[in-house]
Amino acid sequence: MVRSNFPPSFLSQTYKSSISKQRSKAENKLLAAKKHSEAERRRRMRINGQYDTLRTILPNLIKVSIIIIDKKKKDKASILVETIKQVTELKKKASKLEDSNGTSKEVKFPSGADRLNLEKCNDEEGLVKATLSCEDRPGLMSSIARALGSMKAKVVKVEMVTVGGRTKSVLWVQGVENEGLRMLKSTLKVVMHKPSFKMRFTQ
Amino acid sequence: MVRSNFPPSFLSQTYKSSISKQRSKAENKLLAAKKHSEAERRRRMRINGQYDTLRTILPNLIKVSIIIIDKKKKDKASILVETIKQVTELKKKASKLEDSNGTSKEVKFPSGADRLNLEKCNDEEGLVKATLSCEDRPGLMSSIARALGSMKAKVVKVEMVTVGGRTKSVLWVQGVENEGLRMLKSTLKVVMHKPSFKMRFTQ
DNA sequence: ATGTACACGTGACCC
DNA sequence: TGGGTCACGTGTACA
Repeated sequence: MVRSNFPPSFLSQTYKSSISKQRSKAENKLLAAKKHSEAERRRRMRINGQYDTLRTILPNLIKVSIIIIDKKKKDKASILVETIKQVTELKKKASKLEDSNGTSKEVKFPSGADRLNLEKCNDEEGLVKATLSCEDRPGLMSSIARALGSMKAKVVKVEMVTVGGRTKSVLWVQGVENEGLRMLKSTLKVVMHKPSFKMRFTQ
Repeated sequence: MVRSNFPPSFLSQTYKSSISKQRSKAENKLLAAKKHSEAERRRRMRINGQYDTLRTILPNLIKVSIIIIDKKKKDKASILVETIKQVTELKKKASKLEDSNGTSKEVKFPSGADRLNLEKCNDEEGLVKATLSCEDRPGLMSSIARALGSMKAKVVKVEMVTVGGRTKSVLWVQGVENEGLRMLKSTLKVVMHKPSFKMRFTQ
């Protein structure tokens, strides 16, 4: 360093700092610039990485020729517009499917063990969803229907699936209150296990 | 133009072109640069426009403060990652819903007019899908069940929805052949329109 | 002061 | 050759 040749006392503090500032200004600037450009480069890489995954996720963004698999990367803007299209499409599709089948997506398959479950639907007052899995038999559905008809309950919706000799039924019942709920449950329980010829209700 | 002062023949074609090249080089460069930068600017705007629509489409990308609706635009990279997440999520959701509800997505609402339609399911042999819309009444479900029970038909799956005093039922019936199909149809037709107390089958 | 994010113009590359 | 896209470094603003 050239400056060290001068006696320290010769230079005022302010002058020294001024010199040091002067001296470091150039290299500081350069260093800062380097840091800056590197940071920017990292940012760019981050973004471009996302573009790449987006490319892989979305269909028909990677053009595949017949012979050569040439991953002709598409335009960034095109990627975005394609993405937007896909998102809106999927959203529409999902919501459509979701409300077209209502709660029906939960209706899976009959349980191996006999089950009976009642639960209130929180989205509508006085609506109860009854799920029951049991052995299938001729007239089961009829029995259930008659049992429900004997009560003031009104069946609004029902889904039932039979597979491998067992059935799972899901009934949405309207107009059952606290006492009626217990009654409904016991009634269904009886229906589930008694042979149909024992059920003789009049409607 | 200065060049027009010289007699045309005085300047060789190559020299002329050289001069013109020389002269236009500076301004040509500038003009080209301007064009270039403008084009680049347009490109940037296009991309950013897509980012904006992406922002509006995706939820929770526009932060809303309690008092002020400050549309703090999120980081580009974050937009992309959020988009990617959404896309994958929606895709999973859509496909899951799609194969979970099988044919159930077709079950809409009861028709205003009474309808009865039978059709064979092409995906499984001997499986018939019966769709009927009619006035709702107590015991309708029971009647249908008994009517089907009186035949050799086996109900594999049923979906029913009641709204506004009308019901639509879709029954998947197994084990009905050509003759049985007509019988099934007429039976259901009867069930649809006759009051329940007229149906007195034994199972 | 330090980092982070964006827009800009420019050189390079490819149809 | 020009029109399009990209990566890069830089200037600038905001926290």
